[in-house]
Amino acid sequence: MVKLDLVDRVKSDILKGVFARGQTIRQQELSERYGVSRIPVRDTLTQLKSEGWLVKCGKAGVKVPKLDAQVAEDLYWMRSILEPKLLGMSFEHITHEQIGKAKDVNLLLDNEHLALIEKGQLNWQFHAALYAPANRETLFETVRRLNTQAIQYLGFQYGPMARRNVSQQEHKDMLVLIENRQYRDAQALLESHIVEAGMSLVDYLKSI
Amino acid sequence: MVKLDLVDRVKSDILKGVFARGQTIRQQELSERYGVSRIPVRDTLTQLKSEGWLVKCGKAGVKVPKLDAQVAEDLYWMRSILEPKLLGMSFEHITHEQIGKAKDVNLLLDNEHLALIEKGQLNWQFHAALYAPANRETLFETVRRLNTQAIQYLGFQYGPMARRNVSQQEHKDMLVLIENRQYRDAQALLESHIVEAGMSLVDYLKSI
DNA sequence: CAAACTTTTTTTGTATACATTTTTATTTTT
DNA sequence: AAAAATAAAAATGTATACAAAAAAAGTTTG
Repeated sequence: MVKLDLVDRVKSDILKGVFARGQTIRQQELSERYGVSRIPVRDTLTQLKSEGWLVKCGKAGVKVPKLDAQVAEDLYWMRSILEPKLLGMSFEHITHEQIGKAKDVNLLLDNEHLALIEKGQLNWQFHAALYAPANRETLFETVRRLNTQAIQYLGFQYGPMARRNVSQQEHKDMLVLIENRQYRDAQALLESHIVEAGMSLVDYLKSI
Repeated sequence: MVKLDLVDRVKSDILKGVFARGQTIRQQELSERYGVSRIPVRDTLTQLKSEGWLVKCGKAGVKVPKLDAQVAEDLYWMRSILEPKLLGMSFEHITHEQIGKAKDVNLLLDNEHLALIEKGQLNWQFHAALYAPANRETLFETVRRLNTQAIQYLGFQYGPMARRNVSQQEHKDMLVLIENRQYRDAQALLESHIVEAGMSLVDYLKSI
């Protein structure tokens, strides 16, 4: 078990519902809960705000944002444009070892006992393994940010929406296409992988 | 004169060359220069790192990143995709007053005596005024981040590249198209506005 | 009773001091 | 002399204490 930093612990607790969505969070509250002073708490809050896991709430204080169909729509639309492009840039450099790395990560996702936050992080690691060979710092960083923010919505996809098995299989199919150098097809699959996940998520959010 | 916060003061000093690109920056150095303790300095550094104005440098310390053609290429490519989309979402809501606001901001850009950081901020305010009516928090925030990061490269555009007048005129043309409800044309102009600024910037960076 | 003002309480922001980590310089060993 | 190990210095990370600002509660006034 790796030692989670404060940022990940707060994210994990948000996903667990320890902090209700819409609730405002006080520095002292986190300070006491995690047994640290307010200084590292403040650093953590700054980071979580910049990643969309918390939002400013008036002049003082932050709150946990409500999950929102429009936010999800924007996140998945941007992902559907940026990630196929990044994957395209990756093709010319990606090695068998790097593909193997993605395969390994995807296998870890079969584990039934993962916490939501771990599923989210593994899911991103899978995509990151495919994008890293492109060596495009800035595009990669933007994509990382979008994926990280989207983890907030994973509760639905692994819960009421049950997209998990579909997603896992699409990952495997994509790896086969990449190994066979069917690049166009891999890009198309990635795009539909994202578009469809986004559409069903948005539909679900609008329905509740 | 508005009171600049620490983040803006550091950005301004980076643009002025007070901190050379590639140089590592120490917390205490900033603490002494700006006359505050290391606590607010740390907050500032966290924010500047998340905005691409500073990058981590080993396990301890941050440095001012070198300006880089590939970073510029990524920033402008993403902008050229995301901003026309966002403008398109804005059309159905934008009012004459909001267009007037953009016009006012663009006029301020005529001032010859602006510091680089101010030009950068005004330039973003112009674009932001056009995008805000769309009311797409998440897409807007990503675009804001890209624009804010791109300000680092403005020194070239107002200096050796002298794209300023072109840019100003394109802004004015775009406002006319929007007022006349020639939405497709406005979108197309915005895209080429960004693509061409990006291309000349990238070419310049590759040439030096 | 509602609106505006004042006081109190809470919360955030910052300085100082200390602990921990990282880096650099020095010494030791082969 | 080069590499490894050790010691010193510097830098970052964090706790405590206090100052400033914001929110909440209470009071006054129309």
